[in-house]
Amino acid sequence: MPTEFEKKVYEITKRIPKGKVSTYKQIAQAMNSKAYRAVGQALHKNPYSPKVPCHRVVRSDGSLGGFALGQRKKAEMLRKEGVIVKKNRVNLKKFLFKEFISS
DNA sequence: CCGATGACGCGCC
DNA sequence: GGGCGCGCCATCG
Repeated sequence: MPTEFEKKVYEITKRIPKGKVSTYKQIAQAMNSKAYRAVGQALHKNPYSPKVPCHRVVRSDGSLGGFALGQRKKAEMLRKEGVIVKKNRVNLKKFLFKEFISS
């Protein structure tokens, strides 16, 4: 059973549009918290497949970060959505989505 | 209750 | 870009 904290994480993650990505820090910030570390934990434990697009969440430096099915798979999914992934890295300048903060 | 853990972030070399 | 160390916070054992 998801904790309140996790529910928030999924809530936010679900808002990330296709073809865009966000960072763990952005999500924490969006829920008015600094637990970016815990955000990662939440996504790791609950890979609610299509419901939560956890593959659209990358690290602040643009690296893919982790993924239950492997970074390789994560990169594939992102490319399929139009995100350019180079050497396990994403160009945040072009694909970072941070508009959900103003909800 | 408390120490260990991790899909993190940031500064520094 | 790669590697190291410290700080961070919710969960887990």
